[in-house]
Amino acid sequence: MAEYNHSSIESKWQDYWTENQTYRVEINKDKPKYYVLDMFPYPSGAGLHVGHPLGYIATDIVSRYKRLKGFNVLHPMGFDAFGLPAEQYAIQTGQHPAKTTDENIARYKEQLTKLGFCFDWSREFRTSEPSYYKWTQWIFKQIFNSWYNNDADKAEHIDTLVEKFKASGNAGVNAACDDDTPSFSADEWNAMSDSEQQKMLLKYRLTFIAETTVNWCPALGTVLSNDEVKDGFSERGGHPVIKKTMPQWNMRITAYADRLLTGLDNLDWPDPIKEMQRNWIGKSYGSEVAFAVENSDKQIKVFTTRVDTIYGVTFMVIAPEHEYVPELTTAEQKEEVEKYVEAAKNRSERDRMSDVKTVSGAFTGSYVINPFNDEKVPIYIADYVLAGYGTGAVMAVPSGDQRDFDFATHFGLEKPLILDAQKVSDTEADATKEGKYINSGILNGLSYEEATAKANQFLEERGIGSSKVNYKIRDAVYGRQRYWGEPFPVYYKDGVPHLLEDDQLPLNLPDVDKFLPTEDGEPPLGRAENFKTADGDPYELTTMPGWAGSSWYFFRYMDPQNDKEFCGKEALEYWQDVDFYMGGSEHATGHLLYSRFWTKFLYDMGFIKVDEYAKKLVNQGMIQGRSNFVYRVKNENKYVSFGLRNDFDCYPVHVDVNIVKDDVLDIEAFKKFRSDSVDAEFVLEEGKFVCGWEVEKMSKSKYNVVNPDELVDKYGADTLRMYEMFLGPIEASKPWNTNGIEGVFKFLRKFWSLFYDKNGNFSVSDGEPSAEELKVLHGTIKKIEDDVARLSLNTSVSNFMIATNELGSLKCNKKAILEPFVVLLAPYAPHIAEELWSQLGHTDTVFDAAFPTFDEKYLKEESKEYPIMINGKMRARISFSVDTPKDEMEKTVLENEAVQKWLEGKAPKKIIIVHNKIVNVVV
RNA sequence: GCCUCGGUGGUGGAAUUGGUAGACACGCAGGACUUAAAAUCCUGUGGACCUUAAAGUCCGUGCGGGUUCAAGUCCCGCCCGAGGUACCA
Repeated sequence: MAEYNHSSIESKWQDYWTENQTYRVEINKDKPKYYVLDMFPYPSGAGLHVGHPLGYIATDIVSRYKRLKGFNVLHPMGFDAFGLPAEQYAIQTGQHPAKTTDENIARYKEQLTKLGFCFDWSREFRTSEPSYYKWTQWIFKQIFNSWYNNDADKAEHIDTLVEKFKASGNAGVNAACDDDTPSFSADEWNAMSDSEQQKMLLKYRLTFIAETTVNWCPALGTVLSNDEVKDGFSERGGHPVIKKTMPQWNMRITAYADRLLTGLDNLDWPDPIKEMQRNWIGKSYGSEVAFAVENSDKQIKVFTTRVDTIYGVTFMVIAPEHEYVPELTTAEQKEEVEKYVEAAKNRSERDRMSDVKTVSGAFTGSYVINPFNDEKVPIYIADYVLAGYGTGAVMAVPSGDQRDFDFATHFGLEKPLILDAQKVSDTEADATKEGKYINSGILNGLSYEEATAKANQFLEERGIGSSKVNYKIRDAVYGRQRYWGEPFPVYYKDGVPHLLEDDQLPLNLPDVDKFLPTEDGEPPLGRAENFKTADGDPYELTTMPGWAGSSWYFFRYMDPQNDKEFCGKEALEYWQDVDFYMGGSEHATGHLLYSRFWTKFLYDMGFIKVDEYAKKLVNQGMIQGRSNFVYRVKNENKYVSFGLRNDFDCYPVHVDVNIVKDDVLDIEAFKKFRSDSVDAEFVLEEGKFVCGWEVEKMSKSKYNVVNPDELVDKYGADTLRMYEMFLGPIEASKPWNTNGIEGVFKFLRKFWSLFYDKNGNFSVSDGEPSAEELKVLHGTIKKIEDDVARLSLNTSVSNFMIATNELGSLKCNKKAILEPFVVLLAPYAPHIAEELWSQLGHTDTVFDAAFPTFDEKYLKEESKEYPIMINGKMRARISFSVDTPKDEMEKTVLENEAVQKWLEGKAPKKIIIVHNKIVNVVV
């Protein structure tokens, strides 16, 4: 086998790995563990395109490298199999989503195998299998049976809360709970009926049913979480979304807001991701102030970050959904207010967003009293105030806030200044904190810090407010009106939710005749026959959201077949957490936040040992498509090359990128691609037909999809793997371009030919390597180690190329050099490495070898050439032996002819010698 | 608007703590081998000058300033692009 034949080598070793279970991993306490995880894919119908494997290639290299370095590496793969696309497809075709999902998974696995990844497939699972979702349901049960104790700052079993209620009611309980929770004594608690107690506990449980304003997507017939909505449209399918109030299962993620925020500080995650999570959690410091309603015993609480501006308040705005709206509305204003509330309700999110410029609102007719100066303040409703944030009410300070300013202008309200440094124009408010307060009663003459402190003190003394911390993050809506998800382990008795017993799990997803809602608007599970407990109590009909199964899957890989626990103690003890997690940044405020939440919960309840599950996270960039265009002359069967397109009246047409090479069109292939162009005329430039190009999303309709299978057939998986790494930094998004792949292919052939003589015979000598050869080897080991540590896998490909060229010109065929090189290359190009390893006479796999160790002594230089800079410009080069003392170096530099020429007789001010690098003479 | 990241040859990209900018690869040009092609190998390739040649000079990392012996890298002010987020009080 003289020629590098990638297809036979690759299929041979892929079969070998499968047969010998080379990548199967077990707990081994003699070795340190290393857990490398990819975000598991949702298997879509389109299969993998060339962008998908990018992250898998990087983790594969890291896994193989760590294994060679002596780690026991866990590198699993599975499938996030519940979700909307399969269900939408099922609705259209009537095919069961389980079937489509199975087919898609089979195709994914085939493609992944062809790329030679070292996944331990024995640990594979799908979130849609009952043996997996049994434990998703079990975790749900634990969350249901818990409350958040703010004093202990952790979740606790609900029984501990019941004990407190029995003993002393909820007065001394500092818990995360619903805002409308009433206070009750022990006697009142004990007097409640069972169902009343259960309803009260729902206000405390970490998962609970509550009347919730949700994102409702009519086209999909389901609610969506905030992170599933983009710009007022559903992320899946792009359908419009409106706000709707309905009873919903929720997860009390808000209880964990502060820990999710502070936990970020100790994570080795990309800064943009941490920043996105911080913004999403949105902690802000401010004050809560209660304003008494005039002629009423009601109070309206507002949250403000600028309590110092309270004397500038000229009106109050509450959300149209605010619970006091009906009673605050006076008879004269009733019609206007009701009209406004109705209009606000029916506005889609999209309308609301595109319409932020228009000021709208309605006066309720009522007033509150500003507690600082006892002035009457009119109450308005307006949809720029959100019911879900803060208290759903704001105190408006028009001189200091642009929205309040615009509102005041529209309704002709006063805009008093509150700071002497404030510069308010006819159209612009000024939110400055500079200067001293004016028109501000007790705050006059103070600075911002002083005024804020004094205002808070004033509030606390009178018991009408205090400083307060607020979060933007909302509780996560957990129910979906869909079929293809985990059923809740919940049934209802007298309208109160109850849990199934552990031995009744899993509650299997029942069959239905159609995957659509029932005629009376129930979710699809309402169609299932006899979907009830043995006692005839109905089960919950909604299913869990897409993120349920993905919020804990990283623990399941540690012990995937366990049917007694979600993960065994020994496995948790050994594998602990993920050492290296790779995936897309689009999950920043979805999966990556929810899974941290569940991890913290499981930690609180003592099920796991870690309260963060992934120490290090890396985001691979997106591979975009690079579309090619030909230019067709209007009303003629004539195409014009790119450079001449402006000489004609023509328009661009997408052309399949697979028939274009280096932007030059294969005209014969094009005639086949567009059958109407067989007789077309082609206007060439310099004998070639050049195509235009643009970066777009990779999609079939744009003819820019590059399928990895074809590239694997042509160049082999090893070439494709290395080329994808060579393309650029792993974190960078970039358009796919197949142009440079030949360079990598050429490199692998050159590497291969180092092992063969002119006649094509395998020829590796036992000779002693020369100093030069050793230097190449050890220099490369050093660079590769460094590249992997920095995850700079693109430069490591370059470093392999350089080393191979150097060994080629040294005509090196020494086993002592080439054998370690095979091991070095193995993580990147595993198939060729295995083949050469076996040809070198080994009977084991190359991944049982040890990574070569780098020895400094081979890199030691006798002398080193220093660039001599004069005032920062390179003027000469002088070689010094490495142990030359500095004063001697200075002397030699000054005596140097070239240096003297540049000094022009002037004496240097000083000479800077940077060790092993550079000499700069300052004149 | 706000937050984050980025802007380097014809192209993808190197340059790890401020220390010879453009590694490596693609493309292009020229050459060797060949009847020819493929494959392979060699040479050149940021720009402008200068020279018969050897060599040498100046400019150059989005723009304008600054710090420094020395800036792609640090600081200030802009411009452009990508991603996130948005009546969040």
